[in-house]
Amino acid sequence: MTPPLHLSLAGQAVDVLREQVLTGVIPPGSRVNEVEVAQQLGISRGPLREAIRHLASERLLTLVPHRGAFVPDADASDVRALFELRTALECAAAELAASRRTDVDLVRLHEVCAESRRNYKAGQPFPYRLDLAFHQALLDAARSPHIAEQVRLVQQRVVLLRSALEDDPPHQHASMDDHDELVKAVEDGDAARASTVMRRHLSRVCAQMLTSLNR
Amino acid sequence: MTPPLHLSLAGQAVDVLREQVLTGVIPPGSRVNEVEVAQQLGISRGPLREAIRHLASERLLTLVPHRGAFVPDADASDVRALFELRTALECAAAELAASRRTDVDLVRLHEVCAESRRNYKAGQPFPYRLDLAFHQALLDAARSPHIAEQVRLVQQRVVLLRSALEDDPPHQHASMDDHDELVKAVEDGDAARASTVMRRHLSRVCAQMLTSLNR
DNA sequence: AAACTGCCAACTGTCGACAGTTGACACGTT
DNA sequence: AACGTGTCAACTGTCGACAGTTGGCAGTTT
Repeated sequence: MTPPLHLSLAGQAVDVLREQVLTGVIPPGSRVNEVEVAQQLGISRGPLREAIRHLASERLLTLVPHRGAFVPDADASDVRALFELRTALECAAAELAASRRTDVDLVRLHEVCAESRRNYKAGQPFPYRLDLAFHQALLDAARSPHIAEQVRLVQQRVVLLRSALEDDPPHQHASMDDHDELVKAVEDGDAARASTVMRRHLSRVCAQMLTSLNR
Repeated sequence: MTPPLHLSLAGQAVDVLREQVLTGVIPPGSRVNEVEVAQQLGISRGPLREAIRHLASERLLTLVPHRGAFVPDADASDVRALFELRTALECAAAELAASRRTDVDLVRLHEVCAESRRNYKAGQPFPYRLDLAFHQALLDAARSPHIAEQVRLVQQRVVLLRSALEDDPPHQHASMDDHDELVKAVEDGDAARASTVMRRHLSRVCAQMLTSLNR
């Protein structure tokens, strides 16, 4: 059936396009041809346009009048500016988490950290999936929906900039240490320390991304 | 001429609609009828839909599938959650401003504060315009475009919630004192203090909005 | 050969019309 | 009278077509 089965065509197009942009199927710098992609998705240009505008509002696409939508590509100064925003948001989230966390939040946080350690000791690289899970668990503990939403958007943009998923062992080890320390601070209800550790953690991640950009 | 003279029809519609939503021409809780508003603006539903989706991405409208777009109305818990986000962003901006401000930034900040004082002493209420100008000047000094952009969006949502523009003299006086103190901290390059003062300031503003909501 | 001019194809911006869904009202039932 | 059911108008979701703009290419000039 043509009618919205469970989600509007525009909504489905958003999901598909976002996936394709984030995974690099549509590479940075390239352009999104409306008629071509519309045919490809089996929908008309109307819903696709809405999807494109939506992704543009998430900064996953850049709109140029009369030229179309482009996938933005990384730039060192952009990375730094983006991480300023991310730091502001996640440090606040860390503080809130320290003062609002419940026992179930702590269980979840410990769980994610433990899985990361197990994974690492088994010789596996620290998957980005688990990093995301950790930050998500922290956001849940912060109980600030608006901050959580913004962090989600920023993280997406960070993913977009991750040209290559880095698996630098020393960096991963330090990240896991940061996570553990963060959990301790949250567990102790030490908001100031949680914020400080988060800031250091993100600063490390940012630096890592910058070096991987210069290669 | 029908062609985009200087901005697309959708872009113009965004500006007009945003104005109407923020000034209460379209009151909170009401619905935006696509055909009606389209005729009213002299455009077709296509560009208007794009405009509506755009404003929805700014959270100035709420989309309900198959029902349309609604102007969200205030809720005490929403206000608190929104101010958590605003606090996170503006405290970070205050810190950055303290470490990055130039002399011209300081001149501009003093200027705005002085105009507020003059205005106040002349018996005029503290206009929201000047409050915005102050926060804007601070953001300029912070030099973090992404944070500035997010603050702009959050401030818009705050305006949307301002059912009645409050002119409570004690509150206004306290706000101006906060601003002055903030400028001092920024001038001294004291990031920690700038952040603290900003937090206190926003907490005061938030409280003021909450009390004005319960009336 | 370099620069300028005029044309052209490709694409976006916009429109009007059709199809499907939603909420409400009227009617009938218990 | 309260409740459930069927119908309907209003509106959103979607589509295909037209109009206007953009960047590039060919041809010409200096």
